[in-house]
Amino acid sequence: MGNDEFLKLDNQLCFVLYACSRGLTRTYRPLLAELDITYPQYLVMLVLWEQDGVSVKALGERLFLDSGTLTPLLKRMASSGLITRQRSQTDERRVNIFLTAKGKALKKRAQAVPETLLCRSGLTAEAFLRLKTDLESLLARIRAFDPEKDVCAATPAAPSSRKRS
Amino acid sequence: MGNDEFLKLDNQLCFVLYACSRGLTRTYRPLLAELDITYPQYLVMLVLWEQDGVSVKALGERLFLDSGTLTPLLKRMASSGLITRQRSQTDERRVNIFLTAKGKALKKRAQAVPETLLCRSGLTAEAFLRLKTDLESLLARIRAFDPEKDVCAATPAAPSSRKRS
DNA sequence: CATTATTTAATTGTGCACAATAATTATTTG
DNA sequence: CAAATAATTATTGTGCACAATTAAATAATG
Repeated sequence: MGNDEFLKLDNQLCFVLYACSRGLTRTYRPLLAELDITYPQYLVMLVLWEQDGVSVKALGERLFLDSGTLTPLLKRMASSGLITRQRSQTDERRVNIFLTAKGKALKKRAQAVPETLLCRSGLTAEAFLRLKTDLESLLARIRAFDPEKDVCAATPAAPSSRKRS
Repeated sequence: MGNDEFLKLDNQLCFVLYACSRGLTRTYRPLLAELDITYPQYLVMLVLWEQDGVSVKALGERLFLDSGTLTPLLKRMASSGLITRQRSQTDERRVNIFLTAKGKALKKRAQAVPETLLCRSGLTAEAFLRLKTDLESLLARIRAFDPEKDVCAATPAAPSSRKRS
């Protein structure tokens, strides 16, 4: 087989995933613009609507984001009046995030967003669930990947040089 | 009303997609770092390895990216010696992108990347294909979405007690 | 108790994404 | 042809992502 097949754009799962993710975010954008939030900010609100007062750490673990992303994002959300950032009294390393009245009130206006998105995706309930389940299993696998136990190494013992190009 | 279910993070398809996309990019990162490229730069290389000399416009249509993203990205790739950017002689609006010798040579070193990724994803060939097909169909739908012909109630104009379907 | 190690956020720097606008060239039309 | 229109790339500004580092507070240890 022409090994080149593996290097063709249309054969890349990751590219479809990347394109889909950006495409869906673009579909959200006009809806979220009416709420004056971005998609990552919407994700933060989803977490807070479930559980108010979480720490930056917990938020990061839930959304797979680190403080380099969250700290400035949360500052923007604080300055737009949706949340407050409060240094914990019992552990001064922690910063807990609380919804303001405005942030709580936004939940009502967001109610229609998920259903509108589902409709625009054109997915049936079955297709939605199958895709979500398949992606969850993929996500679990790649997150569990351990370089120490790598069976897939093309080059032996890649010493994880964290240098950025 | 259990409408809250729709606003739970774990029920969001888009979030899994977003997390998967970032997770896969992270899986690519150490491999691509050895080639001194990022994931979006890798995508550009995939296109160029298939068809050298494409315009910025064509590249954007293929990758769903605009000049605001591509222009600086291509400049970085030019300055790292992988490509050249040449203003077209026949149409001076166009800028065509050509691989350098270094850029062409990189293809050989990239051969192992797709298979390593497939291995690390832990997907069988069947699961890979099914997921890719499902995502392609979703991508086609959301890209075809036309606000003019929107059937999905975005604005809560009428309470619309949805009795059927 | 003092020292060391760990945890948690914030900071810094690079590289995308993308909307909005501008600038240049090509095409169409009166 | 001249003027209007369209196509193509570049620029500007905002907002993520994320690696690497720093700083502060807490926990663990001798």
